[in-house]
Amino acid sequence: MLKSQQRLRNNKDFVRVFKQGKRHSFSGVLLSYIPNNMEYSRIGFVISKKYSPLAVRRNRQRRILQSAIHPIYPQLKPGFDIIISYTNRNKVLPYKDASVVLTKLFTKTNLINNN
RNA sequence: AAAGAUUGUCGAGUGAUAGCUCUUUGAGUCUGUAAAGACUCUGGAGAGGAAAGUCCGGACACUCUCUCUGUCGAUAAGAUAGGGAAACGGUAGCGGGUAACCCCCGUCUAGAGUGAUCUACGAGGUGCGAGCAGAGACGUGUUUUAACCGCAAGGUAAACAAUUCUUGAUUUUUUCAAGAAUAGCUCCAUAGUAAUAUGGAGGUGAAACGGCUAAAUCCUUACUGUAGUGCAAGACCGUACCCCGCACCCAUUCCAAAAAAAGACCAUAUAAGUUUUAUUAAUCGUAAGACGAAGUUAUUUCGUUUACAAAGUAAUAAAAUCAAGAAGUCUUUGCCUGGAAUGGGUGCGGGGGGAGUCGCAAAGAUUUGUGUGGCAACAUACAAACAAGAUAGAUUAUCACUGUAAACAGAAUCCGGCUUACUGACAAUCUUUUAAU
RNA sequence: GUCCUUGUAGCUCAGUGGAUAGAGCGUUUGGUUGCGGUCCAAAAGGUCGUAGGUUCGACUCCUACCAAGGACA
Repeated sequence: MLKSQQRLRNNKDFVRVFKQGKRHSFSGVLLSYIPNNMEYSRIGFVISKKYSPLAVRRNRQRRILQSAIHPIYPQLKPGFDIIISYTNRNKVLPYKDASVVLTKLFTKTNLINNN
């Protein structure tokens, strides 16, 4: 779990990222991002009710993604608003696959520091 | 010991690594005159029995019909407290519990089971396809078929005028007649708060004293609740930024020669804004192709292009609503510089904006234990216990072990119920059967 | 989160406890025409969302569940 400063916490920001941001997807994980004028990056998670109507499964999937992003976060370039959404219906994405998918996505979009 | 019945409890644990929210016991650093705030380390706490469905009931908050009475007020406007009515509901064998209930407890009646126990129902009226005979038709006899099935013949058409025995009439059944008994009916006694049960008596017993049904669509009665909206209720505050109006100051340009101060009119107007209506526009989205790109090669994803309904959004127009105050005019005082436009700044007023704070988070119809009252639900006394509180939303992720680690499932203002989903285990009480003493 | 609405033929919808559950559009067949449309005539197509219950009798009343949709900042 990231700190509250490092999370997207406002509806306006979500709308801005979805409307104006760039998108990339990989095996059900959709990454949208847009630069912000801040010294750190902020990350939000969206898992829709179409994924599963049960709140427990949605919570668990979100927590897996959050914990997978935690070791990657220090390597990210600062100054971006990022939204990660998962829509694969009723398929649980385990921790190992999630970290692999996320690193792939970040390298593809050049959001990660190569150092 | 086996087979059951009912009720209750629990709803994984341990370790390692990495992390989140709240809190502030302690320590430190920074900002600040101070109050205080921010950060780091440490300590403490952190998801249910159904948190679910949102099906009932309450607390709490705001809004609200008519009428009467009391208090404050001036007799008014209004505020506040209480009673009643209308309308709209709720409950329904009987008795009790509760803040309240479609809830719970006890009990009556009927049925199932050897039994523990389980299941079901519950006031009155109205109503009961039609005709004929008949004292009487929902129901005894008979006809018919409005309705349904069927090609047709024909059949279906809820329940209830009861049951048993003996004798006689006829060869028997059916039917008829006579008699007896039971149920039913009325009254009385006993038990019970009551529903009701038990016992006794009485006449009646082919004439209603009977059946089903409609408060899970009608009417009445009894008891009872004002009603509506739901914490996105509601209260406070209002940052950045934006819009409108007014005053003052500065700059530039133009104009005038009489101005300034106080009060009134101007002003039941009007700006932004809000609400409603109309028009237009673009976006989102949808659909089917075409082209291009990506790619996990899937009936994939993305972009461009073509077409398009409603709602919403934006702009414009109209109507309604809504602040402060200038110029101008008049009156009084009484005598020298002032006014307009554009741009910028400062201040004041009106409005939009959710950055936020509270409601709301440790404490009340609470939970547990013991005593007392009660068959019980529950009440009461004493003692002890009780820090989840987020707001794009914390309460976790990964690995290992524990017999295989597994079910249903995630708090969102808070409580009492009901309903639905569900893994495995344990405990208590009771019943029946078998065996031993 | 709180509060509501709806579910009937392929689509859009009616339906007052007793009808073989209807209407329009669509589909199919036949007729008309040289052919097609229009028109005319007929037919098919329904577990009334699912499961229980009340009732002599349920699309309609009650309860539970399922699905779809809406309002509120």
